[in-house]
This record gives sequence, C-alpha cells and structure tokens, in this order.
Amino acid sequence: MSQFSLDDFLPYQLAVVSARVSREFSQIYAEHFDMSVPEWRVLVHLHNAGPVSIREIQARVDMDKSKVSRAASRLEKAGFLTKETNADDRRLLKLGLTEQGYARMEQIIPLANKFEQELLERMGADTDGFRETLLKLLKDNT
Amino acid sequence: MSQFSLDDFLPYQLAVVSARVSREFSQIYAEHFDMSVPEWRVLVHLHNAGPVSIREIQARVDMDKSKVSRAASRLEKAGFLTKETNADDRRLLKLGLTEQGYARMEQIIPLANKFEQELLERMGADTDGFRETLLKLLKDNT
DNA sequence: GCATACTCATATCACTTGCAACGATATCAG
DNA sequence: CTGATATCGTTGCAAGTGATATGAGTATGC
Repeated sequence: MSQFSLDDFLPYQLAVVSARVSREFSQIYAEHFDMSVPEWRVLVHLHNAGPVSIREIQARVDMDKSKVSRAASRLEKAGFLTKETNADDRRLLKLGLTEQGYARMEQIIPLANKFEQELLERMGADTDGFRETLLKLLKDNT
Repeated sequence: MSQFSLDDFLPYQLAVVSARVSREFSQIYAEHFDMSVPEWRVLVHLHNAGPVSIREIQARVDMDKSKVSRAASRLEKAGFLTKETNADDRRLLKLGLTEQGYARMEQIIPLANKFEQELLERMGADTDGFRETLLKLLKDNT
C-alpha cells in the first residue's frame, strides 16, 4: 500500500501559500477600495504599458481573455479606464487609464509595496534564490 | 509617478506558478480519471487518516467546509467513499474510503510522485531551502 | 430539567470562472 | 474580387465558489 503525505506535496504547498498570500493582499485593497484581483492586474498593466488591447493584457497578465474583458468592463463602468477601437485594426480595442485610474494606482502601489516588503521580511534570508527557483517552475515541459 | 512591475510582484509570481502547476497536475488525473482538486485532496486525506469527519478534513486540507462537503458527496456518488453518522456524536459524519477508493489512490499516488519528481528536477538545486522559505510565508501575521 | 448557545453538515444565494460559440473584422489563396 | 480561414472581444452557459441561513444534534448555565 502506497504512502503519501499531502502536507509535503509541493503542488499542495504552493496552492496553499499562494491562496493565503493572495487573500491577504486582496483584503488590503478590497477593504480600502472595492477591487478584485483581475481588476487589479488590468490596472497595473495599463499603468505600466499605456494603451493596449485586451489580447495584449491577456498575454502579459496570465488571464483568460473573457476574464480580462469582464474586468475591463467593470473598470470602465467605474470610470478607471476608457475603451476605444483601434483605427488601424478595428477588431482591437485600445484600453487606457483615465485620470481617475492613474490616481487610484497612486493610492494602491504604496500598499502593494508595503505588503511585499512584509512578505520578504517573513521569508528572511535568500529571497533572491527563492524567486529564481520559483520562476524555474514556469518552464514549459510540454 | 510610482513605478510598479507586476512581473516582479511576489504575490503575482506565486499565483501564476501555483495555477500553472496545479493545472498541469490536474490534467494528469483529469485525463486518466475524472477528478477535481477538491476531490483529490479529500481522497488523499482519507487514505492517510482513516475514517474522519468533514470538519476534520476541512481543517487538515485547507478547504472551506462547503467545498469539502460537496467533494465528499461527489465521491460518494462515484462510489469512492461512504458516509455514516458517528454514533458518539450524531452531528458528525464518518467518511471512509471504499475498496474502490483505495484502489483509485493506488493508481494516482504513483502519478503524483512522478509529477513531483519532475517538478523537483525542474527546480534544480536547493529544493529544501525553497520549501522551507515557502512555508515561512504562511506564518500568521494576524 | 430546560432554555440558550453552540457545533456540524447541508442548502441556498449571488457571484465568478473557463470554455465554446458568436458577430465583426482582417488576411490570404487563387 | 471572392470565398475560406483566422483573430479579436463579448456573451451564454454550466459548473464551481464563499458567505450565510437552516436544521438537526449537543453542551452549558441556571
């Protein structure tokens, strides 16, 4: 009969830690502002990249296109971004932050940095090695 | 104006890696057997712990009690476990694997071990340090 | 002993999710 | 050009989710 310890199973450990961390962070901005994880990701990307399409965000932010689309619609309704069609290729949208969108990011980014700082302190030494190893897990093994 | 890179944001990296790994693994057993992550976790715990209550599983396996309850119901319908009421405290259930449940675990555990092995190889050196650091992120900061 | 508060598992609610299908636009072969 | 094929963003749908309510069972205080 096989032995197996869930507690020691790496995919499980990753899932638990990720879920906890994600929840802690989302509580921070759900408390101050009313925002979901997909919305946060879309805002961040627009903040960095300037006007881009849904497709672009989908690729860079690891979310399904319908998720991006719905997040974008909510953000538009809330006044944080605008949608216009790309004149060069009218299948594409051009999403851009509004003044309000930039202002919101200016509020959130310090909170995000502070939260990450706290995480790093919890982790203690060798955070660089940790992150390096973490990213190795992304390698496609087909 | 603040700078912020989502790609370098630890909670984001964790979420992406965890989602990918989880998906890769679940494809393995969704392909062979028809099973979700919550079902897998419940089965594993029963395999290790013997007959226990929903509450017990909830606590040990990091899932909401409604999630456990629903996973258990699906597994019961599929014939992998049985529910009976605990005679000593009739609020509690006693969930136990059936023969079929044990047989299924004997099929899956080798696949799980193989998958984890592949992950560890991808990670390269210092996997122990990585796991140690990973778990430090769990520390409750209230 | 009996009312009250608590605990366990399930049911219900509003909401999110991934997937597939769709309409609109763009590209390409002939 | 024109018909076939591909891509973009949205939407419909079935399934899953967490939070809360519910109902049955148990423990506690007086």
